[in-house]
Amino acid sequence: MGLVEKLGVHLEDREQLAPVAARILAYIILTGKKGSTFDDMVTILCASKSTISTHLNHLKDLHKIVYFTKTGDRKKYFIINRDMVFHHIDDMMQKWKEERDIHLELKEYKEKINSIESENEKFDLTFHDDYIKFIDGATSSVEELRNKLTNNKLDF
Amino acid sequence: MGLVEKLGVHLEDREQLAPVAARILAYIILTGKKGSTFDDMVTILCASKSTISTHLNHLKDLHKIVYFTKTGDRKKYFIINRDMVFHHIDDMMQKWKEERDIHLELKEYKEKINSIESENEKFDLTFHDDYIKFIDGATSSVEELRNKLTNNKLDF
DNA sequence: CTTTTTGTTCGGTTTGTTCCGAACTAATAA
DNA sequence: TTATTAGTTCGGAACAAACCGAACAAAAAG
Repeated sequence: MGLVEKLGVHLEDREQLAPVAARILAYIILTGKKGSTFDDMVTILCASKSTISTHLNHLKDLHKIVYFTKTGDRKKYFIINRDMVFHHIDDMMQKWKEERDIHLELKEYKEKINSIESENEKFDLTFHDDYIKFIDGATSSVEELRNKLTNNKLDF
Repeated sequence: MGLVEKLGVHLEDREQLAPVAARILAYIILTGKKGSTFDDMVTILCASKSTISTHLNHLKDLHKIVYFTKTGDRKKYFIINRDMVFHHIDDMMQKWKEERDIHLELKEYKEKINSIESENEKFDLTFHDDYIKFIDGATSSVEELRNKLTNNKLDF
């Protein structure tokens, strides 16, 4: 399926995954509710058992996928974690928070240097102010959206 | 300077740069208006001329840095591109747009499958709807901030 | 108890990235 | 003209990531 490859390439870049890991996730997404098994992926993705095993566990550790089981069936049926959107949003906000902290530290350092530097070589701090303002705005708007999505989710 | 290393590690992850490329950018950021020269970086970052040359050109291609010159001086003085914030925002919006397109394509595919699939194994499309709603909201709020920053910039 | 199913773990190969040194270029200086 | 400055380009070494196969484990089936 070409869509697995296309989505795979996208996920490889977006989620920073190894090629096969990205294809696994793509395949699981496109298989949906009925779930994908270990063997399905070995055959369909043409990868070794060890590769599938490793990446499947990795994706599980990252909370990207979960699995369900069937009584009297030893197979695991992998499906995407429905909270992935929220994890994605939370990761994004965490990164923004880290970036904000770095900018604050840089600004602090530059202010210290500025106090002993000649006038025309002083650091321009508006850069950091702009950036922090941008992050604050982006964070709050995304957080608002997160809440909105949480409420929608409770509805059904 | 420890801050170069700390910022370097951050940029390595954030901007997807090679270790030395990230340190170059960090050093240029922390040097500020007076600019950093090729030789400065070779000595201070303890890297070979070839490495510095390659990464410097790469960073220039990515529009992360620019340089100014001084009359009667062959050296180039590298400083960060003041439009970096805007490039960053634009890249972010571009990525969101791509993601949005992928979700639309997935939704289309799933709708086609749903029309021939048994009731209890139909794809749940709310996932994509939520995601698209999230991206639309995030995009518009970030775009708003971009405009606000543009106006601030014109003020000074 | 042996075989099959459903995986996991380990060692090694392949592939790709990052960096360096040496040789080169183009411009200025002596 | 020769030397120095300020870089670029190329080939390869060193390292890291991704993947595979073979051997192993644990549970169920025969």
